[in-house]
This record gives sequence, structure tokens and C-alpha cells, in this order.
Amino acid sequence: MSSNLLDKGYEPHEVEKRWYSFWEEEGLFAASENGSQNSYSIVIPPPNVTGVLHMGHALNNTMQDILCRYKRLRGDNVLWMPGTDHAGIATQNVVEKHLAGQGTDRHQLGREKFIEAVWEWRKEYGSAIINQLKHLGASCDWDRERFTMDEGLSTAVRKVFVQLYEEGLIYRGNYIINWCHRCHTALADLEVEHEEIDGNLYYIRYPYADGKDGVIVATTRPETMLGDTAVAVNPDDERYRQTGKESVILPLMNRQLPVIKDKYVDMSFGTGALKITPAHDPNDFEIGIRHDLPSIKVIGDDGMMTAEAGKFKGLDRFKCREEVVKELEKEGLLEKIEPYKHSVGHCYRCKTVVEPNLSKQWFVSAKPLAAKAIAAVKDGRTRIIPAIWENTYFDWMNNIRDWCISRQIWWGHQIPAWTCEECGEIVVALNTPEKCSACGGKKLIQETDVLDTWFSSALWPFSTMGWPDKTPLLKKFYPTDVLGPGFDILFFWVARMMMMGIHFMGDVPFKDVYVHALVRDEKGKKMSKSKGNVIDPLTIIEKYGTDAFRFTLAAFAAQGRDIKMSEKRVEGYRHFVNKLWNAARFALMHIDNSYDSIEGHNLSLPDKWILSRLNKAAINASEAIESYRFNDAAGALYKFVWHEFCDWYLEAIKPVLYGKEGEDKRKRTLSVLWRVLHDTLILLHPFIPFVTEEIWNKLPGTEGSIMRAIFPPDNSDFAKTVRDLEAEAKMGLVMQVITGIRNIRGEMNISPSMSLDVSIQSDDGIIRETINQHKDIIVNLAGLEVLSVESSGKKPERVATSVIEGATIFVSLEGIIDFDRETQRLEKEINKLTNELAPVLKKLKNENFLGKAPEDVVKKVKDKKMQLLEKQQKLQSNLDRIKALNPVQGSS
RNA sequence: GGGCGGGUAGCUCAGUUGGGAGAGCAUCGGCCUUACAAGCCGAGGGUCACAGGUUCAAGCCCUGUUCCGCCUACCA
Repeated sequence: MSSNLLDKGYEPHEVEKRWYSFWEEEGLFAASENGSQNSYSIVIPPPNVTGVLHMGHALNNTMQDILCRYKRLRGDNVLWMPGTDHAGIATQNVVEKHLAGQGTDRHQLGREKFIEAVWEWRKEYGSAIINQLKHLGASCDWDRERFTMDEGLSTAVRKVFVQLYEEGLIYRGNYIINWCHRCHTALADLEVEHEEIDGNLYYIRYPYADGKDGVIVATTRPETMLGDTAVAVNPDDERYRQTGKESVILPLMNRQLPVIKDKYVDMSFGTGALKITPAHDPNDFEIGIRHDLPSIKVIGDDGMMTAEAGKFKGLDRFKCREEVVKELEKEGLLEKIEPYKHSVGHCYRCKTVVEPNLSKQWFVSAKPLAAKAIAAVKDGRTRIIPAIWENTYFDWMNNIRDWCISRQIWWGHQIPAWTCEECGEIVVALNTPEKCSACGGKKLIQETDVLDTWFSSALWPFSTMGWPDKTPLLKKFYPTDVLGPGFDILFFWVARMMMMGIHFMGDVPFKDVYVHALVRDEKGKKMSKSKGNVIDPLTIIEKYGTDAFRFTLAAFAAQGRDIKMSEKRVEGYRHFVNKLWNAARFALMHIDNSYDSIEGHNLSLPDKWILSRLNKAAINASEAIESYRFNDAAGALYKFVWHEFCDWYLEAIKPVLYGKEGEDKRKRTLSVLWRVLHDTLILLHPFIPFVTEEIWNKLPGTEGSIMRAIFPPDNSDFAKTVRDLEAEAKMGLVMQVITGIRNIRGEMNISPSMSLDVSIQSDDGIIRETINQHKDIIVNLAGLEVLSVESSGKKPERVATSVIEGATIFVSLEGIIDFDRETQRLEKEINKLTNELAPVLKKLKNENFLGKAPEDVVKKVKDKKMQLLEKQQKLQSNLDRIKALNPVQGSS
């Protein structure tokens, strides 16, 4: 089953498996802690340990792998740090489901046993995503793989928590937070997804204390009224000035509520009166503090109504809403119900509607940290690419609110804080304290909450390298060179790494942030399980091979634009991989051991040309990769390989390879062919690592893995590589002649098997000489019997004509005459030229253009005019002659 | 409500200081030419969303309109 040079098509699977193991075994992904080369580092955005590889991972890690492999080939000492995230809530959910399948739950197990169960689960399933990354070809330094819950990283987490607490940047307090009843935990603002839904706006009448009419308030959540402790109006609102309007009766609960005055209330909305529920609404909470109102928590942490809800106690919050509405209706206090679109928060993990809830939580004071993170981007220590994301970053950072970091779940880093049972003192420490630091009491109870998962991932760039120890790794590889996140985690992760990195390391965590786009389905819709439009990268890899898939991702990764993925596209790039395979197959049929250095040899025109184009492709590709324009890099290489190397060079050298021009020339050409294939493989390797390695190993004169190659060999700047512009111009002429002849053949429907007689006329001696010198190439590629070159003179008869710059090509139609067709063809050409000429002539008649445009632009346009006119005139005179020869032939 | 991105060939998209509208796929015509039919050679196809403006010159810069998508937000 091994891929053999005799195989006509490339079979990726066996090749991929074989080479990936080889790379790992040879330690080719390993970074050196004491290498003297330039170091380059990337930390992987750690996928959730519960994750399966999706398109986002695939894109993201392909880009990183391209960068890492590219840098290695340039001679750098590369560290790509891999690992996974413990993903607190997500993992706990998964394991809970797992347990449910076994007929138990975490409460039956208890905390300690449950955490054991999670570790067990991780041992069994946790490396799935890692294996999938390997299928993708990711060249991570796997020996250094980390996990956000491993011992070292946990130490880092505690160290950071303690220091921030001591610096006063972590505090604990009673605030309104977002509460998910299903996950039974607080959520940070970021973890709430807002979604517009069709709801109702309920207008409820709160009678005045004296029993008269009353105030009408509006709410989308009537059940929260049970916890109201005031009604607020704007102090400027005339409607609520009279006496007797100082307080109202809360329906259903029969509590008396004060009518307070607060500028927050918008007089123009509804009746200008706002019910205040400090325990279940963030604004109401603020107002409550201002007016010293009590908070009554009527919705419990389980989503059921509390005892404070009176007779509604124990009802589910949504059921309670129905009941409250029913009751109000019965009492005639429900004025009206209006359909109302509003955005409702959902838990980003389980999509449950979250409830603003009053609760005691831990917070990171974000403003001081954010200030430094803003500055670092402003002064360019960290670049965000594409720059369009900078504004988004600044916006968020400037409006940052304190970060709620405590979670009421079990799986995660337990907060290193202890409460003294005797004096109530809170002790925060790296390790379990022996006694209370205030009273010396020995009964210390550890905080049961764990930290937000993002708290540990915020430390990822330095915690993975051994911090808080001063390791050689940190010294060599921090700050990292680039980070490659999706924009969806710009705030969750990138912003927080910036804050933590700068605060604890004194330097930014990465120099560049390359924010990649979203991979969508072929219709541009976001992929999601519920829509059923998810394309599984592993299926794609299975079907088309990793290389084809990677190249597709790269080819479509235009900055700032989402990628629409479809199988058809991958199929297209599989053709490219196959094309390379076959080109190599062809080359290797001839190369055997006949290659040599190309230095000092007298090379043919196609040889010089292809080497120059190779240099151009190398420059384009490397510049594009360095500036994260992966699509440009892929495009440049694609075009070079297919349309220059295969379509022209390989075709041009065939007669030489088949020995028609002697052994010396054959050997020289083989040496060039070897060189071009050799370098092309290296250039392509970052994109399509497997097939290039496979071919590399079949190429004589290479030793070991392509991953050990360095290119350019002297590690110099690509831009310094020399191009041979003269060869490019000459070959360009030859190609134009060939295309001109082929065009006639195609248009006139002349069979490719029919050899043609062609004569070319030119006044330009250099053109004549060039064509004469490379006659053999033209004869070969255009399928000619005879090619003659002369200076302009008598025009041949019975010919089809094609005009290129400086020369006219005549294809003899003797014996294959179809003058009708040629007449039509020439008329069409002439017509086209007239259209092209129109704007040019118009410009040159414009005095303003001639006067104001720069000289070189004017000259360009004038040249263009001359060129078009000349071409048109030549075609016209040939058309005239054909018509004169065949007067009876009209246009059919 | 605020902000951002996009509208270029039938489809998917490039188009980097304003100066000749491009690619891939699809379509049409011709080829089994000894690396590749997953291929080769050739052809057709666009009022650059709409309307103004700046400029000698606009796909590109400015203003407005419209459609699509996304992010963000504590108007009940």
C-alpha cells in the first residue's frame, strides 16, 4: 500500500501516518532550551479537554503550523507549546452526563470522589483532541504538553491569586451577578450570550397606599415583582409630585413600597415609573444602594421561588411568572400585556436563561490591569492583526468591568482562601494555612468555589513555561512571537493574557496577535450542531487527505474575511496536491543520479526563466507568510507550481530530457530540474507537509527529513535572491508567440495533431534573434512543422494572423483553409481592440490629463495607444487581404 | 441604541500608497500529446449594490441611501 512513484495518484493516508510518527520519533518538533539560533515561539490556544476538533481548531492550528514549519525551515529554534484547558463548566457538564448514564450523580459521589471521576474521565478521553491535532499535522513540541490543572500550572494559579489579593486587586463581595440555574454557578458578563427573543411587556398597577388608582409599572419579568422594594420615578416628573403618591402597595404581597426619586428613570418610557427589585436586576441593585433599599431574593439558586415569594414558594421561576400574571388578572391589576422584543441572557455553556442574582463572589479589579494592557497595544509592543480588531480591543478594555472569577462548581482550581470559624477572618495563602493569621484559631474552612477557567488560561503563555520558577524556557521563549486566536476569544482569553502577562512578567505575552476569521458553511452560515451544517475536519481529512485540507484553509484565509468551507473546495486543492505528486513523479523518472550543481553552467532560457520565477515565488510566499497573508502565500506557490513549473517548464524541457539535444544539455537541465523541485518542496512544506516529505525522500541527494532543510541555504533574506529579468522577458516573448499560435489553432478548430507552418515577421532584430534562438521550443510547444523568421516584407497569403508586440505571426492555412472563420476571428479581434482603444484615446484628448497627470503615466498611455493601434492596423490589413482573396465569402 | 465588516464574472472570492478589472470553480469548444482526464489547449462572461462628491483620473478617497452579516449594550 505504500505510495510508489509508479502510482499515478497520490494516496495520502498511509503517507501521513508514516511521516508523522517519524517526525515525532526523530524529535523534529522539539525546541531547544539552549540553541543559539534565533528563537521563535507560539503557545497553542489550549482546546478544551472535552473538545473534538472542529473547523475553528483546524484553521487556527494550520496557520500556527505553517508559521512554525516555515520558521524552522528558515533556521529558527521553534517552540510550539501545546496543551489543553480543563474547561471547568464544560467538563463538569460532560462528566455529569457520563455519571447520569451510570445511574449516579455528583451529589451522591461527593466532591472528592467526583473530582476523581473527572480525572478518570480525562485519562480515558482527554487526549482525543490531541490526537486529532496530530492528524492535522500539527508540529507541537508534544513532550512539553501542559494541562491547566496540572501541578505546575496550579501552583502558578495560586501564586497569582495570592499576589493579586495582597495587592488589593482581588476582592470579595455581594453583588448582582449572572446566575445559571442549570450549571448552578455564577457567570462572568462575558459568559452571557444575549439573544433577541419575543417576550411580553406586562403593565401592572401598584395601587397607592391610600387605595386609590395607583402607579403603573412595566416589566418583562413579572415574577420579580415579588421581590420589589420600591417604585422609582424621575425627580423631574410632574406626574408623581402630589401628596398621597409617596408610597404604593405591592400587589399579591401586600407590602408597602416607597416611591423614590432617581434620575436613572426615563420619564418617556411607559408611565415613567419603574419597579425596583434590587436582588434581581443590576440597575435596581445600584438604585437600591443609592437609596438604601432592602434586597429580597425571591428566586433561589436552583431557579425555584424562595420562601420570600410567599405562596409562590417552590414554583419554578417560569411557572411562577404564569401564576403571578393569573393572580394579577384576577385582582384586576394587570393593565395590559404587549408583545415585546428584548434581549435575554443565556448561559454560554448550556443556553439556559440566566438570572441576575444577588450573591457573594470573588472579583478581579480589572481597570488597573486593563490600563497597562491598553498601553501595550497603543505603543505597538503587541500588534493586533488585522488592525481592525484593535478598536474592538480598546473599546472593551476601556469599558471593562470587574471580572467575577468565582464559580460554584467543583471542577477547577479551588480558591486558596480560608475562613476562620472563630473570628471570621479570611486567610488567603499559597498553601493550606495551619492557623488563622488574626486570632490563631485552627478551624479554617476553605472556600468551596473554584476559579473561572479563564483565570488559569490567562496565565498560559508563562505558566506553561515553568513560571513562577525562572526557567531557561521562559528566558528563551517569553514573550512569544505570535498568538493565533479566533476573534470569539479576543476578550475571554487574549485580553486577559495581556493583563496578566504584563502584570506578572513585566512584558507582553506576545508580540503579534493574528486574529483569524470564522469558518462557516458553504452558504456562509455559522456552523452549529443544531443547524446540522457542521463539516467535520476529520471527515474531510479522511476523504481528501490532510495536505489538501490544509492548503484549502490557507488558500482561503484572507485577512478579516470569514471562510466559507465546502467539500468541493477541498477537492479542488486535492487536485493541486496530486499535480505536484505527478510533476515530481515525472521529474524523478529522469533525474536518477544525473543532477549536479547548477553553478557556472551555461543554462538554457527555460532554465534561467524557471529559476528566476522560483525566486520570485519564494520572495512572494515568504513575505506573505511573514505578514500573515496565508492566502497570498498559498496563491503564489499554487500559481508557480501549476502554471509556471508544470505548464511551461516541464513541457519545454521534455525534448531535452528525452535526449534529443545531447547528453550534456540533458544533464544540465536535470540539475536545474532537481534544484527547482528541491526548493519548491521546501517552500511548500509548511502548507502541505506530508506529500512534500514523501517526495523529498524519493529525491536523490536529500538526506533525512525535509524538516531539517534550511532555505535559502545561507539563511539569507529572500529579497536578496537574484532575478533574471532578461530571461523573464525573453521567455515571455517565446510564450507569447506560442500562445498566439495556440490561439489560432483553438479558434480555428485545427486538430492538435496537425503540424503547422508558421512564419513570423518583425522589424526588431532582437526579437528576431530571440525567436530564432529558441525556435525549437516554439516548434515543440506550438506543434509546428516549419517556423521561419524574417523582417517585415511581403505578407504571406492564405494565412491566419496573430499580432503580438513587435511581431506578427502568420499561420499557414494552406490545405486547411477556412477563411470564413478567419474573417470572423479577425473582425472580433479588431472590434475588441477598438473597445480597448476608446478610453485611451479619450484620455489623450483631454488637455487636463496631459497637463496634470505625471509624465510616466502619460507616457504609459501613449505607448498603450501606439501598441493597440499598431496591432489593430496589422490585423486590419490582413483582414483586407483575406477579403480581397475571397470576395465571395461574406460573413456567414 | 452604539460599533464594525461586506455587496466585484453564474458561484466563491482576490484586488496593499487612486493611473491597464483578476483568479479558482462552473459553462462552451477542441484534445486519451508517452507525469497527471484529479489532466492538456483554447474561448465566452462584469454599469465593481445605488446616488452624489473630490480628482486630469475612483472598485479604491468623502457624503448619503439600501441590502446582508457580525460584535456590543443595564431602557424597565
